[in-house]
Amino acid sequence: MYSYHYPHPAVTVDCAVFGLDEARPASSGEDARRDDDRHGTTPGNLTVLLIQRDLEPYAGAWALPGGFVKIDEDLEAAALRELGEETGVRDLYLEQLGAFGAPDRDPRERVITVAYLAIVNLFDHPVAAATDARNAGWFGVDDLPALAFDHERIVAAGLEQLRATVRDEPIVFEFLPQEFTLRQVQSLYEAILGESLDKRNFRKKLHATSLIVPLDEVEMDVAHRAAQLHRFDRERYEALRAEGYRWNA
Amino acid sequence: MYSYHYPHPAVTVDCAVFGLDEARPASSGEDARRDDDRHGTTPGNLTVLLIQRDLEPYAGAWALPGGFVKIDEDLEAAALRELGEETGVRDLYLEQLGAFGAPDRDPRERVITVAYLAIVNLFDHPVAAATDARNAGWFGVDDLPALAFDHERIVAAGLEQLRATVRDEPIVFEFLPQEFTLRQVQSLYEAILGESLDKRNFRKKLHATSLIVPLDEVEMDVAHRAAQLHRFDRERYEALRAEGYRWNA
DNA sequence: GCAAAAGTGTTTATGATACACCCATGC
DNA sequence: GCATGGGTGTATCATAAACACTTTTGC
Repeated sequence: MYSYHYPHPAVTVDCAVFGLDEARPASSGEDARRDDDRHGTTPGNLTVLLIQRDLEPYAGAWALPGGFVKIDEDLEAAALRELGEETGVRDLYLEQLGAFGAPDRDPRERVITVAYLAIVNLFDHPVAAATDARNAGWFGVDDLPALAFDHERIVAAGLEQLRATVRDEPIVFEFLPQEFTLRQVQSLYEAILGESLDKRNFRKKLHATSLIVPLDEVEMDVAHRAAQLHRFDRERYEALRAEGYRWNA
Repeated sequence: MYSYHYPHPAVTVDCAVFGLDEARPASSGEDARRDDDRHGTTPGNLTVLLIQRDLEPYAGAWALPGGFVKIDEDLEAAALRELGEETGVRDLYLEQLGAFGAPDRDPRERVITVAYLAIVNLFDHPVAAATDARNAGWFGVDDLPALAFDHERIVAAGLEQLRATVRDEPIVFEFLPQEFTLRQVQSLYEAILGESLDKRNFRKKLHATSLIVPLDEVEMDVAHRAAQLHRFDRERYEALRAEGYRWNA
């Protein structure tokens, strides 16, 4: 038992992990109705990683991965640890979202949680396997089940921060595999911002940054002209940002 | 005594309260050297509200106002309460900055703090009076003493968020009295952004928002032509933001 | 009358938007 | 040969930036 002169809240971390559910390049058919006036975009869907709780409270409900912070553990380390334990996801982009601490957000005791925004690419981390007994899975952000605690609010805050961050930092590339097509980048922006973008203008802006380098390869196994592959020039980006760089896409 | 099966950290709130130390309009002389090539700006100085600690650890050191969160108290309520108790400042703009929780940031025990960014105008809250025995005072952001704990990092994060927020929200008016001159608004932007702005372009943009209404009054007791007073049209702002408004000044 | 800050428009440059056709590939 | 998405440029519009003189007031 651990005793204190004053009551102490418990502190947890929770991770809103976003990924991109890429429409598989090969399967062109499936439910391809309203294709008439689409501006030529195959949208990927933005998804969130959830786990199914097997303990009370909210046993059986879906929730963000997370858990209690150890007493000598850094907050970010705790977030990474819990995420790894519960979903097997490691090596990802992480950014603090903020603290959520409404007095009644957990029925057991006062629990203050520090939420993190995380981004993975589903290519390096294909459909996360839960190393834990619980179920884990990806859900489209527009199609979430009811969530435990105040996790819906945390997801909403995560989405908002994602949208805000995407406007001045090229974090989108955290979603993508090392080699990607410009089409994928555009679909990703469209999925995050929730609006469709002009293909030519988008590519113009992308190229203007000089952060995207074309490779001598093209995508494969597509039923149409293959797209050029590109990679993100991380070194150049680091160099530019060191001297105060603004992205603004 | 309060006992738990697992160790619990303590949770505090800290407030980075920013104010504007207006160069008093009347006193034109005092140390007016390098006035030659100034673009015609009398800069106000951005300041932070600090209290002097009278208890260990860091007794005698300056620190951000803050303290422990009560077990059933909302985080924001705790921030407001501590701020009122320690500095007498109430009724202000408050926004969460984030959680700071390095394991060794407090020598006593594990303490995770939730930091808030706050803005006051020094006209309605003139040089905060500490209702507590401790000392409280305003310090220029470029001229801070050594701070207790990791409060320097919190101030830095606050400044950064202030700069970021000012770009899309007209929160600057939280710094100003109800009636102000355009000159004051510009000085404030200059103080926050740390760069000098073009007078004509700045006023053009201000007027374009239609959020500033001129009054039939001018400032008084100045040794030169008196400036028109204006007020911020809060109703119009609320109406505009309700339908998705972007400020971007 | 002079010092000190208030007030006021136009021109130029830059970035954002709108827009339509040909090309390569797989079937 | 046709369906599917890949790839490309220009003209227009809107916003940002640069820039200097006259006006009012107190002393």
